[in-house]
Amino acid sequence: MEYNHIEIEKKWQSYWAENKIFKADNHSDKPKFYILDMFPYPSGAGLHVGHPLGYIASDIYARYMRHKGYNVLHPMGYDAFGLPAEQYAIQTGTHPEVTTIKNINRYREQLDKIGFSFDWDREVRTCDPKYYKWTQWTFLKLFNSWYNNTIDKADKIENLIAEFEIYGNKKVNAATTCERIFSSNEWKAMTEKEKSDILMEYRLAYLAETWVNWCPKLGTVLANDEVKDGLSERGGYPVERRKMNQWILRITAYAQRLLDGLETIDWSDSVKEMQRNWIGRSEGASVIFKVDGHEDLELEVFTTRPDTLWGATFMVIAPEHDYVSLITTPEQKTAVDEYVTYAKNRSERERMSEVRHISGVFTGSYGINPLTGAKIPIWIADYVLAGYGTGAIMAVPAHDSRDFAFARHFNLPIIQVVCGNGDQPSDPSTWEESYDAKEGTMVNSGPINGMTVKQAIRNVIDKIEQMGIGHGKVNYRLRDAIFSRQRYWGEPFPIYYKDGIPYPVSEKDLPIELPEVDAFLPTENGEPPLARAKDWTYKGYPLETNTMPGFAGSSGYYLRYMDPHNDNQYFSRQAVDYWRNVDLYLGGDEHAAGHLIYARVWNKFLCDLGLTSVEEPFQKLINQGKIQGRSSFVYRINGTNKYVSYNLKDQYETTKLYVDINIVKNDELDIEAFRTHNPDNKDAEFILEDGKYICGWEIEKMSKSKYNVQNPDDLVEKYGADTLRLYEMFLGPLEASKPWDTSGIEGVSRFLKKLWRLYHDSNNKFCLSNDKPTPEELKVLHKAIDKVENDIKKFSFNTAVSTFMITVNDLAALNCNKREVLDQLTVLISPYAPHIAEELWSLSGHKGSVEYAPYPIFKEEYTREDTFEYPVSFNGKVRFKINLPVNITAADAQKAVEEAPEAQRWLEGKTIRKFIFVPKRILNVVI
RNA sequence: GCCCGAGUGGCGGAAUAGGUAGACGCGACGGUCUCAAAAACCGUUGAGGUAACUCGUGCCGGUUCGAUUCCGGCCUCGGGUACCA
Repeated sequence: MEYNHIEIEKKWQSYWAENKIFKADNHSDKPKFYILDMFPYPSGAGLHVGHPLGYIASDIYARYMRHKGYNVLHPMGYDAFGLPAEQYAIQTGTHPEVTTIKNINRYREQLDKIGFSFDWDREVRTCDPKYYKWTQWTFLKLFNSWYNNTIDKADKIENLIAEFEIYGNKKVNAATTCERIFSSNEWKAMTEKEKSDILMEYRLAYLAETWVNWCPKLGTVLANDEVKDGLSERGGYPVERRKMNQWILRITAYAQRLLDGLETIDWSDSVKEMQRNWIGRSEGASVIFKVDGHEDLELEVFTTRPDTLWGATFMVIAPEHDYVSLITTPEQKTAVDEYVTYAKNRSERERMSEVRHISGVFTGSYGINPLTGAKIPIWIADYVLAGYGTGAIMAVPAHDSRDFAFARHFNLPIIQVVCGNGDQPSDPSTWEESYDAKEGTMVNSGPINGMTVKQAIRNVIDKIEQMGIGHGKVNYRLRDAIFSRQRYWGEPFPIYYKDGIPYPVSEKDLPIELPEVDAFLPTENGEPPLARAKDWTYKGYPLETNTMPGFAGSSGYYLRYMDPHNDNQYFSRQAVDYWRNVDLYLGGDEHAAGHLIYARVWNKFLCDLGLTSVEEPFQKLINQGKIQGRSSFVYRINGTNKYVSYNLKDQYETTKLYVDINIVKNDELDIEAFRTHNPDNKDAEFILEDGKYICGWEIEKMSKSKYNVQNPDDLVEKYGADTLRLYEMFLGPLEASKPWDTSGIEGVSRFLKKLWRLYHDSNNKFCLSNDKPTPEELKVLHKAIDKVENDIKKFSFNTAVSTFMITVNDLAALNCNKREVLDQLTVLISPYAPHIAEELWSLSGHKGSVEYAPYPIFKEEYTREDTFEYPVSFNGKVRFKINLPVNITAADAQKAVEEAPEAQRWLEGKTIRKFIFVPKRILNVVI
């Protein structure tokens, strides 16, 4: 036995744990570096090879930064509230906490084997009352805050009340849905309930009615994802849109700051772009249309194109719009009711993805264009969403593609009001598509004819503001975040109800712990599971029975790591002043919009309260890709117990069957294992090709039922943690999604053995030379130092592993086992393969861990070259190579090329039109 | 539908700044060592062609002396789409 990974890894893992090598100190003179992974949800299937991908990358970076002299905070914890444990509880009666803790322990065991440098003393779990105390605490702060637009910050609700007491709300500039203006006397005269209702419209955590997908049979609300064709995915029961009272976070108050903050952080352009689109800022105007025959009704629409008001030929309101029942005429009632029912059964997702299927129905009523006085029909259609803008639009078919398609489908008039630059107005009935560009000149628009689009927008906004029928408005696509879930396994709200009015629980009574229930299902009358709890009260009053969503606990966990054992505060001033924010955050890009928006709002809010030091929680973000499964298949000839190899299967009628990837190696089936694996296969026969049974394969999601889940334990046992770490990095670029395939792992394993053998003789005895390295050896070493450090800075770990392989090959070829080379190589490699690095470091006589050894410094003089082989290309076609000094000038290079024998025959009788010289690159000659 | 990505040999992938396409690894083939095997080591390996050379980075087009890289239009796949985590 040569390189014994089992012994080495066990030895160093216990050394790290016993000596608390990775403990981060809140008091240090060193510069800090906070590197964080998105914490996992501990699922029942255990850790699979996809999880460690990001953790290995962050671990490499954390260890690198320790070598670089930073005080590194690198914690890990668990996002432990979630649906799967609750579903399992519903099915089996096992308390979600039991399942969750069991899964956490399993995760921990698996994580430990891979040799991560986490500071486990700082572990957090979102389901731990000591942790969710602070989630509830933050909720109370949100409940007791409003957004003051004047100071552009969250402000205490007491300040708002004080303002109401003195001036009423007329001078208040807040993020609010409250449209009512009241005086201080009116405020004082209000009942407790009225005051509470008014304040709800200002609070950052508020209670309001929203549309949800309700499944009466299951008694729960469903995600859009869980609704297919109007039926619940689970059970196939009917689902309908229904209004429900829910807790909501007023994150839209932060929309502009979320946009502005993107400029200050180091995230990829694509994620920033996704966030910008998610926030969806659009400038336009809110315009009020009267409804013909309903003098009391004002139908407010938002449009980004107020300039096109003269081209509005109809209006569309969402099927859920409050006015539907008010304006539908008796003749249209049947059709409208039918349509509303139809739309009710479709989730927003379905409605958005089926825009090609145009549907809608006329209400029978007409809106009055406030500028032209024209009467235009009001339709209902599901392409208008209740949740965006005002749920009503003015349709300008000539200049909006969806309106255009709708108008064509229902034969509604189309009026051109914008004419492209240099074009003549034309008959829209001949158009194939609408003219959506915000460029051109106004036509058919009365007083604004001849204006540019830009001028017209300004002009119309001024006009409607003067007339009091609308105003310029910035609209965001971002919606307030619904914060209620009708589930058991989540944080209870610290809210109780007295006379139907919600009140906050006193801070000193936190946490409000999850109660025991007899079942994890909704009650018979559709109340959430917490309604089953005995004595679910506070001071004798009923407590809120909803729980918080998954993102509650994950929105501020990075702050708790800074000071995880503090029972008096979320985190101490000292801790947050020292650690400030996360320097490097790693996680999947599936969180680009959701989690990363919520966490940013959470942090900004705490920053407004003066609790955190920096507005943006995550300075740099890296998204690692997903690891997909690679399923293997065997092909059974129908009606037999005979299996035919992949390339011969077309000659037979076969059935494709999943086969466990653990008995397939490089697509070759282990026939013996196949026979013993399942008694049914004991007598299986095989039709082989070249003496082998070759399996088919497909890239799919990793899942138990596809027999393609690779958990890391088996690989760690077989090849060692260092091999797994290197291999996962070697698999491809960190940010790319890639299928898991173990066929290359041998190569990495060979590399480590080769490294080991470089410093061990044939008897596995450590041998090291104290001689000075030769210039050639130093060149190999320093090329590696240069390349690997550049790769680490670019998070290009796959190429770094390639460099290690090349380096060790080169050193082996030179027979180099010099101490000076080993010591530097050990430090260089230790972030990637820490166990073998520790072992070699200790063998070469060092005391203590390699972890804090200074990182090797690249010296260019060892790698500098005198000459360089320049490829020369004539007209981009003929090529040859020419050896020239590195520091050559363009003129000398041209001369050397002209004189080169290879060039002579190409240059004969021709002149050089262009000579392109790029130092240390190709020389290009155009003749 | 909308938003964000990605498509390069048999496979995973490499290619500072637009400059020798295919580094490194796997697999395959050939060889050394061995009684044999394993391990290890050496060589070949994009396609076509004896060769000079030609063709090749999802498809079509453009810019350029030169495009995997930049621009326009598609196709396919992956992620997100607000209650999966």
